[in-house]
Amino acid sequence: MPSAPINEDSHLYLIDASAYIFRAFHALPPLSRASDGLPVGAVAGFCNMLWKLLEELKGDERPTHFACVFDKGSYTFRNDLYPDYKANRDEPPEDLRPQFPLVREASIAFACHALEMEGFEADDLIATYARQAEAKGARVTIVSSDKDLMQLVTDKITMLDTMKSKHLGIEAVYEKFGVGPEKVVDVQALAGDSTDNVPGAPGIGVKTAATLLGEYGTVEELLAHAEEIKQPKRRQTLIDFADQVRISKQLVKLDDNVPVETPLEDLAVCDPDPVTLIEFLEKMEFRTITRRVRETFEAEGVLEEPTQGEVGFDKENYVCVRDFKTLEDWIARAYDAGVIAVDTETDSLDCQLCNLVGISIAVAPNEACYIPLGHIDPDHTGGGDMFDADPPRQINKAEALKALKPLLEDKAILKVGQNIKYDYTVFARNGITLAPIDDTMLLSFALHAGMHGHGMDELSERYFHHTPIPFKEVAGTGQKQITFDRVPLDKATEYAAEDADVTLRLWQMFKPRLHKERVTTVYETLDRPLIPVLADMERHGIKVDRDFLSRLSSDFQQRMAGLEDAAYKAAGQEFNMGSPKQLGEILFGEMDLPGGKKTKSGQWSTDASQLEYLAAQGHELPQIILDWRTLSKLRSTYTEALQDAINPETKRVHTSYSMAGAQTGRLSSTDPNLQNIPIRTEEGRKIREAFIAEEGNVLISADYSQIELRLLAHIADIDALKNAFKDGLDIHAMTASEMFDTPIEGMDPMVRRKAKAINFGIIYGISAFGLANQLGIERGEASDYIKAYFEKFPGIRKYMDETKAFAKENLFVKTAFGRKLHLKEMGSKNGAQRAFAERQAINAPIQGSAADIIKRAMIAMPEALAKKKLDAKMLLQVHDELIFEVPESQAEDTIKLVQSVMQKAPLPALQLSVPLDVEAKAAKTWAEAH
DNA sequence: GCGATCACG
DNA sequence: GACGTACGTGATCGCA
Repeated sequence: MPSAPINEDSHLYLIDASAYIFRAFHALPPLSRASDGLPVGAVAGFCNMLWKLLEELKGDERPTHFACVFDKGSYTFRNDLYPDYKANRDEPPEDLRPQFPLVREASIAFACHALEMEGFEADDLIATYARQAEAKGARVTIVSSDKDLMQLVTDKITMLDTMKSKHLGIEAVYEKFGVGPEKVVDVQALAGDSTDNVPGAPGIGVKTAATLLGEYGTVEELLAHAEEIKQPKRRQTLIDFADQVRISKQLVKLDDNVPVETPLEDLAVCDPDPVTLIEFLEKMEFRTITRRVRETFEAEGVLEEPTQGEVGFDKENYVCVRDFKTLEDWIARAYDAGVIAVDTETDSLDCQLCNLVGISIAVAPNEACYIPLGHIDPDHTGGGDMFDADPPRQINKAEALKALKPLLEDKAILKVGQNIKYDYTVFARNGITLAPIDDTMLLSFALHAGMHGHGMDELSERYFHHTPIPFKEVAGTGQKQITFDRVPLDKATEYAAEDADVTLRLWQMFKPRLHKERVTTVYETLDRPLIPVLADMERHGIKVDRDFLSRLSSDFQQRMAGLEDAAYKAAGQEFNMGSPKQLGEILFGEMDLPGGKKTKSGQWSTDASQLEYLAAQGHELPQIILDWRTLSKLRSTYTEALQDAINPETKRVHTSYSMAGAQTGRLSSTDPNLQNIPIRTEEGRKIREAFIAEEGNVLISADYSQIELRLLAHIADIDALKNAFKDGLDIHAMTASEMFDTPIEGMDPMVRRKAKAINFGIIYGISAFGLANQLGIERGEASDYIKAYFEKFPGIRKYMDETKAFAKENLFVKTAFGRKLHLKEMGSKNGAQRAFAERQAINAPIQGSAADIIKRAMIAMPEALAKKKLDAKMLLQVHDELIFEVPESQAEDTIKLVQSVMQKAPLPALQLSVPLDVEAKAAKTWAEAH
């Protein structure tokens, strides 16, 4: 959630959304969605209003903070004061009711914060935020024409009636009420309000009220002097209805002190995401506004325009291939095309377990087919009873694969896929080595990292304005979801052939752009060649000792039970130890412990730093919770989950690496994540003992030592650091020695620790706050350290300034091997967003270059091992570490080779001015090898 | 589906 | 002078 400070330069816009909806519903002609008749008139009005407003506000008037405010529930504190408050209101009309949630959806699609709070009207929230902003000197515009809000108007706070395009200030208030904003509530208290059922004093209207207040100032004063009033009728009314007037004043007076949950700063404006917004508008079937919004985004260059001469999608053209003759036709067409898109359909997301269900192939836009191979009851005649089904009328899987294999392995035919590592693995498990290949997901990643996601649906939407059939539309969702082998063939064909079609079109669009964007080398030498390497690692998997994990799990379980008893005793009650909410209430509510800190959602923070603070003061419960949490984490995430991850067929654990997940070009690991296996604590390290080598083999772990700091030394060209690495010095001690002017010999470990934190901080785009947090010191002290560091290493500051300047100018940064990360927020007006982008700009080239280097090592590794006739298999990558499994007799030779390949990985593309050091060790378990 | 928490580099 | 912040990830849990 973006956040920005509020000051004199800020301008907050608050949209009175609930009032708008009612007004739009009655003022605008009814409108219903063409496809299903859902009434959407008020939603359309709301979207139009919001869009027009946002367009008008571009340029100097651009708000810095923006929110839509809604009523929630119908019961507020005013009903306690006066049960008849708003009692005259009818239920909202039938046609309006379904539109409320849609309007909330709309405001989210427009990236507007939607605010609401039980027990308060939208007006109270508006009052609270408006006053808060005003107190900080900001300007406020309330978008509403509701006269009840006029009491808020000041020289800083104005109102905007969008339907009449009128700005309302203090003058308008005088016009309407005959008094200034500060007396509006008094007028309303006397005159009453029939729409809200505020009684007021009978017979007194706005005019009279204004006259009376001109004389007496306030309602209280007036009532106190009611006896003096000359007109007998008016005098009597005021005496008789004094209490009613007092209550009325309370009813109309807005509460500007609501305990709001979202801090004002968090209402910072945020540009709507073009794709999300257009998706919503299309779903609503708002033709005109969708077109207008799209044209604006295209003109601004944030949404891709459709290429000229593009062919529309026509799924009628897709073919279901169910006989061998037709299959041969398609194979011939594929050879003619030279480039084809391929997609496999399976019965599971896990490519190590799944069965091949069908294959789709596209040879040109709209020219695509689906070849069902493993569908149950393809004619959908069995009514769910497989025994009654007709014999499946689909080509025999083995025969089809035999016919396809030459095509799929033909050097002259390029096979394009979206996330093709998945399909590569499926084919590999069916005896086919897919080659040569291209991956549209990775093409998009090389071209657009940081600009948008790289999933097929998103890319199709963004580049073709075409929404592919959602998977859940063919397979259903939740409990009722079916596997793809049960999808009827007509639907399966539409879905699968379309995926191949879209993929081919994406390839046609992206491939020529590589060169223009100067990312050809990144894609061709780092990403594409890594696909088969990773696929092989994933498929090989790593052996895990299930019994060992199971024993560890029971041990943890027993100790957790003990801690639970102790915790209940300390707390004086039973509670759910896994619930931060319950824990917070006990610690800071009932036990009233000190130092309670907020979280974003307003709950007590109970994270480790808070609990450690309390434990240090000698409180018992926090320490118990800390210990319990450690065990609970280890058990649920590791000892239990890892057992479940063992593949029943291979008896090994197969992770899946994502190549387009991390913005910097790092890999990430999922299902299970094997890149975050514990090591930092004694307890957690035990889990690594469960990762073992096959009988007669050992595991080898080889890791780059300090690779990111070495890259910093190289990229920023710092002689002192480079020499330290060349001389094999302890880099943190060396930094400390320079900064604090003390000898390395006999150095206080605390001093070295500080220097180490600073070294890491530099890589992260340092701030005094972050460093202070890390070291548990005052911000001033941290600030002094940073100053001392930059004085000793002025080259680092120069590098940081230059990198930020480059990023600001180009809106991207590059790694040493040319990988780009786009940072569109570098130009953001929002200070916090921009600062974040600046830190990314510092960090990404370093983290990304390290990722490039280990990728190069991984790509070179299989061939280097084969050349030395070593049987080592690369199993895992953990950012700066590679894990291998190798026959015990080859361990020594493998270590030497692996070290050499890793050290030389940057060559010949890049000659680093610092040496790369690789530490490697062989052992029976990962715990010992590391 | 999301926030809080915590595991790793 | 005030503001909000360390960089990059994924899994699990409680809770709405």
